[in-house]
Amino acid sequence: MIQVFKKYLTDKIAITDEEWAMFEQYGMIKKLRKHQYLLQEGDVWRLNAFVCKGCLRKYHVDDKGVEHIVYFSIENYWTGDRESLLSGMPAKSNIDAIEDSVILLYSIEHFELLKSKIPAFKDFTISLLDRSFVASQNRVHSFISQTAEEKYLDFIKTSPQIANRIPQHMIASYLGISPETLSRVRKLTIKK
Amino acid sequence: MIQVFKKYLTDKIAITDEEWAMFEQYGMIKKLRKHQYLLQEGDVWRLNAFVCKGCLRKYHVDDKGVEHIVYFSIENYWTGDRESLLSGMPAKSNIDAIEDSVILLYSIEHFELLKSKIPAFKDFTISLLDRSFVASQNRVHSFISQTAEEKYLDFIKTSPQIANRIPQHMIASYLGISPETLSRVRKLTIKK
DNA sequence: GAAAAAACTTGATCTAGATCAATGGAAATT
DNA sequence: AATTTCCATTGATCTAGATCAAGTTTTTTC
Repeated sequence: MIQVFKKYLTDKIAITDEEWAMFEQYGMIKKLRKHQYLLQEGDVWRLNAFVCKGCLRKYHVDDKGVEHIVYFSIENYWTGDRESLLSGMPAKSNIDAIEDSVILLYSIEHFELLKSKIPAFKDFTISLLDRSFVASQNRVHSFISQTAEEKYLDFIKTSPQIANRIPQHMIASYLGISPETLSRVRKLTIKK
Repeated sequence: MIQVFKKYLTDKIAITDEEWAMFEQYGMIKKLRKHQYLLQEGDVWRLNAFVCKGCLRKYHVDDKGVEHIVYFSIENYWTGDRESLLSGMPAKSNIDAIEDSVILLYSIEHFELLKSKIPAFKDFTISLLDRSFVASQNRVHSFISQTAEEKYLDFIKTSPQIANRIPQHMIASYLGISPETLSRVRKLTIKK
């Protein structure tokens, strides 16, 4: 299963056999059953997690007990709680598996070691962060300026591989609209 | 005016005199009058901009001609259009001065040079990006889960130094609510 | 493969916040 | 100092989307 990560990595940067050996040595494979938690609110997150197989969601629970999904991750995506990682404080979010999944984990210490020993990998993580930041800003912009319908159409257009495998009410939660509204939006847009 | 940047930098990382000389050599000071653009939609952004003095806003204009503010920057903040910088494509956003301002500019080439010659500075920019990403994610979360009132109270609590110097209708735009709603929200919350 | 649990749809009603419109006050601009 | 432009407030009305409530279909589980 770590082969998924090897392919991902070698598609992006040139890696020697010795360097790959380090990734193999430090990586920990974790299997998650559907509904199982990778991270629970209140725990401190100290890892970097690469999804080899499956699908996970990251969500917050508000005062009224409502879940708000902030991120989905499928094969070749990273997940985790950066805020907890950086601050060392307990996470305010939960991450659980939507499907049976296989995750590759690196402790923060091993991950730092890999970055320091392999400059190309360090640069890669920076460019990943750069693109994540731009994506997050675009998402903010979509919330400021788009209607429910626009947000939905945008989502299925830009993330069809995610949209096609998760339950509809989770898409609604991710878009910040009610499941009923999403159902009605879809009925209208299919006809168009 | 570049002294503002020197203080900012030396508060954060240790810098030799020779290193500081490079920052002085490559930095370009630009003065902006109120309402003057730093970046206009359609231009390619190829800089990093540090605000020495004043206040700027970054905003998008939608199909209906409505402005949506996505970011404010005051003294000791950075600004720019990362999406255009990374992609090389024309910017979809505008940045202009809300007050007469003084900006310190580094071309992308000089900025890369500084990062490669001064590892501590490179690490600093990574940590800055890390924190910007977390802030952006928290803003997404606030749009998914908060009411107009909650967003406003949060904003004046976490960014009082910004909230106190910009016109109210710009706060409304930043929060994704109408100026009238913000006026009403304030009337209610002051009484409480 | 039957029963139970989730997930989706549809209708009726409600509401937070938008939009429209008018007024008064504060800042720029001359 | 006068005039114009911009800003904030307030009231009246409207609407996108939420909430509540069934009913139906799909998926899990035993």
